[in-house]
Amino acid sequence: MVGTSDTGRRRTRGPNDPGRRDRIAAAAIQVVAEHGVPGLTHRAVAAAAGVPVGSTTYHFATLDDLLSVALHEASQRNISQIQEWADELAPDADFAAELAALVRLQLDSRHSATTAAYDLYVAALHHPGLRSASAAWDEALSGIFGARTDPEMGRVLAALFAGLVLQASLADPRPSHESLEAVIRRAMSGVTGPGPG
Amino acid sequence: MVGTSDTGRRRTRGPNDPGRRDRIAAAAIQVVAEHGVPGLTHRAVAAAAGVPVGSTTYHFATLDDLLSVALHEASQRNISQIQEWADELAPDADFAAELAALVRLQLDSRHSATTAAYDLYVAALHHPGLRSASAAWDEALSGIFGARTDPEMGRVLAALFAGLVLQASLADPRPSHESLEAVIRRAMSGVTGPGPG
Amino acid sequence: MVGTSDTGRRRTRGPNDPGRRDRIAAAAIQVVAEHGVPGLTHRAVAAAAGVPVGSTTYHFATLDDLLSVALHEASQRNISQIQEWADELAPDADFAAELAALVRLQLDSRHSATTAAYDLYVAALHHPGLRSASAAWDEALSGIFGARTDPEMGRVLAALFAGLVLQASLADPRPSHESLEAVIRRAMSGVTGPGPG
Amino acid sequence: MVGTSDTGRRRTRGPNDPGRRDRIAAAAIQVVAEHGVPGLTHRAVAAAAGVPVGSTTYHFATLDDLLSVALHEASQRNISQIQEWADELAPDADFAAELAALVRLQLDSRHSATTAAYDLYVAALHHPGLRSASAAWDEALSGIFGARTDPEMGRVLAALFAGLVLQASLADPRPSHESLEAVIRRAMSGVTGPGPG
DNA sequence: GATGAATGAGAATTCATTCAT
DNA sequence: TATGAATGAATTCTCATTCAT
Repeated sequence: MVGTSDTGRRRTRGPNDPGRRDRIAAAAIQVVAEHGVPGLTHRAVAAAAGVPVGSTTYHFATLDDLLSVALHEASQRNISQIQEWADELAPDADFAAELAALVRLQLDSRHSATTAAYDLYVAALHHPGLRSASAAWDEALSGIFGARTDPEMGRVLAALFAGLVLQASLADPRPSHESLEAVIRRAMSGVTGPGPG
Repeated sequence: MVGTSDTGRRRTRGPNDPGRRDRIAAAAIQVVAEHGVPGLTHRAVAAAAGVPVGSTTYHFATLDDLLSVALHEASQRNISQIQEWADELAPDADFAAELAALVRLQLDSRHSATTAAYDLYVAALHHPGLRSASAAWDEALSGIFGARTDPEMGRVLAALFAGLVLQASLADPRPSHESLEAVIRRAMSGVTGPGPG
Repeated sequence: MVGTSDTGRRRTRGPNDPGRRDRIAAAAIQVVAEHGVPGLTHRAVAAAAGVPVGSTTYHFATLDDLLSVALHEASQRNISQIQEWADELAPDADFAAELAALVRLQLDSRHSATTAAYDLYVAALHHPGLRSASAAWDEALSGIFGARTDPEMGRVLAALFAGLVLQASLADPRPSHESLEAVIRRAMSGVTGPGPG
Repeated sequence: MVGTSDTGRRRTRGPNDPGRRDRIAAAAIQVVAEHGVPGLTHRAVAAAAGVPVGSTTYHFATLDDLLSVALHEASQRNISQIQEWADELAPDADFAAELAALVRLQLDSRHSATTAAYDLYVAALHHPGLRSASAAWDEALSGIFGARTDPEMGRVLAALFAGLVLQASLADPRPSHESLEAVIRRAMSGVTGPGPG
C-alpha cells in the first residue's frame, strides 16, 4: 500500500521511505486514540505503522519522543480543524449553534482524533516539557473563538469547549445538539455579536 | 502488638491491618498523581502504600480493579470537597469570585489530587465500565453549581470549571485569580442570583 | 536433573527450589569464565542455570547485582582454595616450590574459575561498590602468604602471585613450573623461613 | 577549509580527515577506561570521537576490530611510557624507589589509561587472537626491567609491577609511596645492582 | 570514501498474575 | 487471610551490522 509501484524494485532495507517518520507519528496518535497513553508503546506504534520496531526507535528513541510528537501533531491537527471551521463560518452565522455543531463534530466524525487529543493533553500534566504544547493549544482556541466575539469571551469559550467535549465524550447518551447549544448560548448571553443571539 | 495471638484467630502472616485496602486505594491515586495512568502498576502502588506486592493483588486482583477503585475514590473525594465548599458558602457570597477561588484551590493545595483526578477521568475514555463514574462526577458538579444558580447555568459552570482547571493546570504561569474570576463572571453574566454580580 | 525425584510431584511454578539463588550465582561465575564480563547477561546466566530469565531478574534485579554476587562468590571461593592450600602445606615445605605449584593449579585444573576471578577483579575498577571485595581479596592473600613468611613478604607474594597468574594465563605456551618457581624463589631470596630456601 | 572542492577529488560527504582513524582508536581506549570493555560499542566510541556511527564501522567493521586496535594501541602506549621512564632513569638511580614512583604515576596521572590497559589486558583472556598482544606487553616489561637488573629479576619485577598496579588501583586508600617502595625493595633484595640499595 | 537510515536481534527490566505455603 | 516466590510476556532501549546514496 505504501512506497510501492514506483519501479517494482523490491527493497527491504536501505535509507529510503522519506515519509516514514510522519507515518510513525500518525500511527502514534492512532494508537493513543485506541488504547490511551498507557497503550503507547514502540511495538504498538510499529504495528500500526507497518514498520519494524527498530524503525520506531530509530526515529523516536524514547517513549517521550513518541509522546511528544503525538501531542504536537495532534494539537496542530486539532487547531487546524477548528481554524478551518472558523474560516468557513458565515459572517452572520449563529455562533452558539455553530459551536455546538463543532462539539458534536468532535464527538462524532472526529471521535478518534478527539479522544487521542484529550489523552495527550492530559498526559502533558506529567511531562513538563510538553506543557507548552498543551498551553499553546488553549491559546489558539481562545484566539479563534475570541476573534468572533471578544478576547474575554474567547477564553470563556475555549474553557467551555474543552470541558464540554470532555464531558460529552464520557456521557452516555451523548448530549443532544440542543442541550449543547443551550449551554453555549447561555455562556454567551453577554455577547452582542453579529449572531442572532 | 502486631501479628500475635490476639484473639486466637489463625493468621499465617502479617498483622491485622483493617485499613489496608483503603490505604492501597489511596496509594493508587497518589501513584497516578505522580506518574500518570501509565505509571499505575501493582508494584508502584505496593511501594507507595508500603505493603508487599502480593497484598495489592490480593485486594485488587487486576490492574483494572486498581484503576477502577482509584477513579471512584478520586471522584468521590473531589465531589465531597466541592460539596463542602458549596456548603460553607455564605448565602450572599460572590459566586463568581468564590468559584475562581475554588479553581485556584484545585491548582494549589489540591494540585496532586486534581492531577490524578483528570488523569483518571480521561482514562475512562478507554474503559467503558468506568464512564459512568466520570459521568456521575459531571452530574454532581452540575448539581452543586446549579443549586446556587439554575440547572442550565449549573451545566455551563460544570463544563467551564472542568475546562478551566485543566487549562490552568497546564498553563505557565498559572492564571491569576483575577483572570479566572473575570472569565467565570463573564460566563455567568446572564445570572440574576443572590450574589452581588 | 534438578529438584526432581522427591515425590514425583510435577511442579513448574511456586515458591520452592531454595537453592536456586545460589545456583544462579554459580552460573554467573561460569558465564563470566566462558564469555567474560561483557557476556554476563541475565539471559546467559538463566540459560547456564537452567532457569527462566525471570528467575534471574527476580533474584538479581540488575546486572550489577549479578556482577556483585559473582565477584563476592568468586573471591570467596578463591580465598578458600588458597587457604586450604596453605592449611595443607607441611611446616617444612619448600614454600617457593609450593607457591609455583599453586600458580600452576590456578592455570590448569582451576583455569575456568581463575579466568572468571580475574575478569571480575578487574571489573571492579569500574564499580566502586565492588572495590572493597577486590581489596579484601588482596588482603586475604597477603595474610595467607604472610603467615608463612612475614607481613611484608606477604604483600610481595600477593602482588607477585596476582601478576604471575594473570601473565601466565595469557602466555603461550604456559610458563613451566621451573620458571615460575625460579621467579618466586628469587623474589623470596630475602626470606629466612622454615623452607629450605 | 572543510569539505570544499579543494583538489577536485569527488567527495560525497564529510571533510578530509586523515587522523580520524587514529582518533577513533583513541576514543575506543577512552571509552574502555570509562565504562570497561562491556561499554565498548560503536556508538559510544563514535560519541567519544565526535564522529558519526557509520564512521566507526567504516574504519573498524566489527567490535572485535575495535577491541583489537584498542588493545594494541593501549599496550604500545604503555610500553612506550615505561621505556621512556627507563631511558630517563639516571644510571645510579635507586631502582626500587623509582619503580615505586612509576607505580604511583600509573595510578595518578595515568589513571585512566591504566584502567583501560588492564581492562583490555584481561579481555584478551577471552580473545585468543589478542593474547599475543598481552603477552608481548609482558615481554616488554620484563625486558625493560631486566635491562636494569638481570633477566630473572626482570620477570620478577614485571609480574610484581602488574600485580601491584592492579591491587593499588583497587585499594582504598591508595598505598603510599613508602609501602610500595618497601615491597619492591624487598622483592629486589637479591639484587646487587648499581642502585644504592 | 563516508554516512545517515534502517533493521533484526537481543539487552535489561518491568510487570501482571499465579500459587504454595 | 496474606505473601514471597516464581515466571512468561512484554517493554523500552541499545546495538552491530548492512546498505543506498
